[in-house]
Amino acid sequence: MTTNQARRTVGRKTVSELVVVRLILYRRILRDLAFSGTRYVFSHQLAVLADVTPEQLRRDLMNVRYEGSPTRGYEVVILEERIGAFLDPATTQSVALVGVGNLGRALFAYFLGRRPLLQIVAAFDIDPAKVDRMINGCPSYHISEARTVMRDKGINVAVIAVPAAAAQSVADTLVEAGVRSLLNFADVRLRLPPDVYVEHIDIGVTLEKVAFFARRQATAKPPGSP
Amino acid sequence: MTTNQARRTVGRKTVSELVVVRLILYRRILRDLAFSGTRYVFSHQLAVLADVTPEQLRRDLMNVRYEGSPTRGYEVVILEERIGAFLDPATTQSVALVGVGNLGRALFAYFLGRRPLLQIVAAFDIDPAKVDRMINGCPSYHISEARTVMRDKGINVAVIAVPAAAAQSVADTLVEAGVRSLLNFADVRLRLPPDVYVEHIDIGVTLEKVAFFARRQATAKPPGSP
DNA sequence: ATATCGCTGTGAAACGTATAACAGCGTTCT
DNA sequence: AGAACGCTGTTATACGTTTCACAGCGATAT
Repeated sequence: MTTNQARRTVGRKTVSELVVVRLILYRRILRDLAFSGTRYVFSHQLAVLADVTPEQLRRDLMNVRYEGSPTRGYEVVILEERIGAFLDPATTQSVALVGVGNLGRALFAYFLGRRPLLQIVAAFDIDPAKVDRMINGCPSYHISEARTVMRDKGINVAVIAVPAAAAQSVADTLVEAGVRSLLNFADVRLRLPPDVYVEHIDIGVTLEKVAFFARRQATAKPPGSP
Repeated sequence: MTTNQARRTVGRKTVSELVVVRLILYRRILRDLAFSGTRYVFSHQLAVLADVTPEQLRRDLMNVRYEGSPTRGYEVVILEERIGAFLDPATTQSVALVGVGNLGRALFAYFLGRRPLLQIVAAFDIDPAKVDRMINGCPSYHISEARTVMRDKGINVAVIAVPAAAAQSVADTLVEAGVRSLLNFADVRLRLPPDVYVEHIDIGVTLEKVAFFARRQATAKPPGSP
């Protein structure tokens, strides 16, 4: 969970999964800052917005080829652009969404004009009532058509939002259809070939965790935080 | 993200957040196993289902007061019960859900008879059309009534499923109304007093991460995995 | 009855990550 | 002009987590 993580090789160095996640987060914050007209930002300001320490932020930025000024800090739009150069694919990536329930529909919200390089281009389900229609401007198909559609549209990323009982079988189908990377919301740990990247968002477990920590002593924090 | 984590003191020892999460996961798997009639399970079997190494599983179980048999392994129902004794609160915990959009409605699905000790007892929104109704057997209120309802129902855990722009203000309101622990789905890092526990599920970032790792070399795995 | 087997529990080592500490350097102030 | 300041990039240290390795042991087989 902490070790055995996927890594990306850039130059000679390898970058941990946690760094990638934080870079994505920084980039989004920078985008918001740019939108609100901010020109420059210091590491400690950005760190507050991202809820990390300034040292960690600076360390993360070492992976991006851009140096800030000691007096002005980082130039917002340039840093954003630099992180993008590190993170973004050469071309737009197409995503498939499997399972058009409440959760599935909620996920469309995360794509409305947000990430132009990431597009949901196909939805799948088994319910005849939800198949062969348009959902948020995206065509829906029966899961049996997965293989054909994936190939035609060059999809290599998929999101699974189906009941737990169906998730493994759906995942197998997707991988067989050429998907290289999965985001799974079903509360089952998927068993897949090691060259397929899988990320689990286990809402049930997370909620139990939050409930568990509702009764606890204060988080150990460095001295000086009021 | 890895350090500065909340911990629980049991006896004299302190247990990390990651261990808690895995224990929750093990418990759910054990429940499924018990349901399917399995009596005994070995660490390596459970480890496969939870996608961890057997060593880590055994180490995690050291926190629970139960020892397995070298020949039979762990007795499923007893281990489940033992983990429950470690994790579960003395009394049922009440949860509030703020934001009754698609995501909010999807979250109700995670509570249907699943976790009897965790109940959504109130929903909140600002949309007049969604307020003062019953949603999945749960009453909905306007957010302005938060304080009163929280007190009356003894709620100390809340889930935030509102747009990013509203999240911080909603969180402040909730904390002021007595919430000790939050699960936040809005893609903003919340800034709250240190004694409030906050867990972020940032779907946008996670999806970008998955897309990022769609194009990468195989995960570094120990030798011998085919 | 004894030896063998395979699993558990756990101390010790390895690994990865975050924190602390500091050198370097524009800029500003005196 | 010179000194002082505050921020950055980076090296070194501390910390936490996972993996390795093995002693102990009940059950089974010989």
